Amino acid sequence: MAKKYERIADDLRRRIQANEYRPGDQLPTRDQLGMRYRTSPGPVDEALALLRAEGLVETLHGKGTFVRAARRKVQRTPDRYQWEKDRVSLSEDARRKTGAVEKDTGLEFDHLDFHAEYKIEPADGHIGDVLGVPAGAKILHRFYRTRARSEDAPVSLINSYLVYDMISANPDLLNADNEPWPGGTLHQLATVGIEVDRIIDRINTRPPNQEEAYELGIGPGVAVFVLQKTSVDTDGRIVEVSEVVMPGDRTEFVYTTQLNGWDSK
Amino acid sequence: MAKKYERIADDLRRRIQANEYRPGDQLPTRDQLGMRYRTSPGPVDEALALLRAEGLVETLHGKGTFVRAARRKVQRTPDRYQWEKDRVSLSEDARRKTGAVEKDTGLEFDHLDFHAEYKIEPADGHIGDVLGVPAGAKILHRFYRTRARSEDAPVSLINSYLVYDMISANPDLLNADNEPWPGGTLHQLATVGIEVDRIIDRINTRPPNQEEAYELGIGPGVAVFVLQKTSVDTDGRIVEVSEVVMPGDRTEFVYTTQLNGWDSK
DNA sequence: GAGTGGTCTAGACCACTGT
DNA sequence: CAGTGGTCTAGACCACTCC
Repeated sequence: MAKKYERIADDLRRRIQANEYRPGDQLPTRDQLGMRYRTSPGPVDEALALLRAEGLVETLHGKGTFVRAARRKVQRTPDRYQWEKDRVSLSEDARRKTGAVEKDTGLEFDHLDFHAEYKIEPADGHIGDVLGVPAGAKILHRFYRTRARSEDAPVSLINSYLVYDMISANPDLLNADNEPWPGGTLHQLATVGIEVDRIIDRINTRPPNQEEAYELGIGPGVAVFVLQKTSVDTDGRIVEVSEVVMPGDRTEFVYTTQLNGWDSK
Repeated sequence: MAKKYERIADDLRRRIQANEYRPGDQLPTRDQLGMRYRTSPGPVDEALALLRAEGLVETLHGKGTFVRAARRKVQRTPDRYQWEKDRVSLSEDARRKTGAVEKDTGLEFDHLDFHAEYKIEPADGHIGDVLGVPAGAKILHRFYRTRARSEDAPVSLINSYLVYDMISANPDLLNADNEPWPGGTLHQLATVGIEVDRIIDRINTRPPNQEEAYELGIGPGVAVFVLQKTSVDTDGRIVEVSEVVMPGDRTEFVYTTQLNGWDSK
């Protein structure tokens, strides 16, 4: 016999796909499911945990478990990097008009909650390594959180690290009150003469910690993407590293690789 | 008070990171942990499930739970695509020498288990959509599994879809016995005059199904990456779509974006 | 307050591994 | 066989939401 919690999960999954339960509908309560499948709460909970990890349902404590609307995934492509760089040379007004987050989500700025914190701290081993500076070097550590005010829109948590000595020439860059900075990090770096030449994306996946699960509005079983973004300037120096945490069930990365033709060789 | 299973997980995580338990060591048994933390089996199991999802430990049924060696992640970059395309024009001997899998893993071919299955079938809705053909169109569906024979090396499961009419001119392409084909899919397509112009990678993450967890040697809590790779030829036709499933705890994607200079505009 | 899910207890039995 | 983890039982109490 198959495991009970898998049979329950399979049955509920089938019913959801057959539209017996529609997006927004509440599933039967734990006790009702326990009756239906003749089992104790344990297997029911485990089955629902599976469906949550798949992003099929979402549970609101004290309210119930609901079928999630198949949510369009937010696509993240590296096109945004060139787009951001091109914006650097625009007027402040033009830069202010729309930010990178709006470009991703299609949401207006008014519907976004934006939060930024700055801290100056010594590099720990890990950050020192990825920034290419010795541990203990002075680092500007910036933390960003964007949250959409409307119901289930995307969120991301960003930790960004800059080498203090590279950017301290412009004191405005050290003050979180200047966020959101029109034109973003690429423009901030431009104010101290840094031109970013290439950006390296490293993509990993792992389970969220408790805070991430809360902030991103996902269950503890839903994996997150961690994008480590390294910006290298025209002199080959690493000028920024940021770690972006995104919900795995609402995010898709898209990269296009253009190949050289057979003739062109 | 924090949740009990989290306190257990945190404590064990701390002890592992402090090297109290070293890679390969067996953790105390469930009963012993139950004694140590004065709890019933439930919370202990849940704590270990967390650590498994993080890739920190691995459990062998009937044997015990062991600290996993911090495994070097396999990096996957799109450089391989140009490398594969360049190999198409080499001699069969040169192509035979090393395949793409070996390039990724650094392992010799002798240490890899390779398995291929071919099936000709009508496109279902999903595959028809991504291939850009009507549902029901004749499709060559190929399934590949590569498994490293040595202890904990990487594995991937690949489903590849080709439009039958595009490749049937070369009957060798319809026979799984010709796998592994020296030079891979790009060379196979070249034999029927198809030149791939660009490749689009779409990266998602989700929990594994039972079969994937077994084949990839991961617990059900470890997320997998799903890479959907779309190959477009020089005429703009979609010529292949493949879905590659890789273990999330042993894989890292790396993409570099070169930006246009400020001058060059 | 009643209704919901989240966590835990203290067992039990089963499946798998080694001897 | 004994030792391990996997699953389940039948409760219990707590935290949260809504009325």
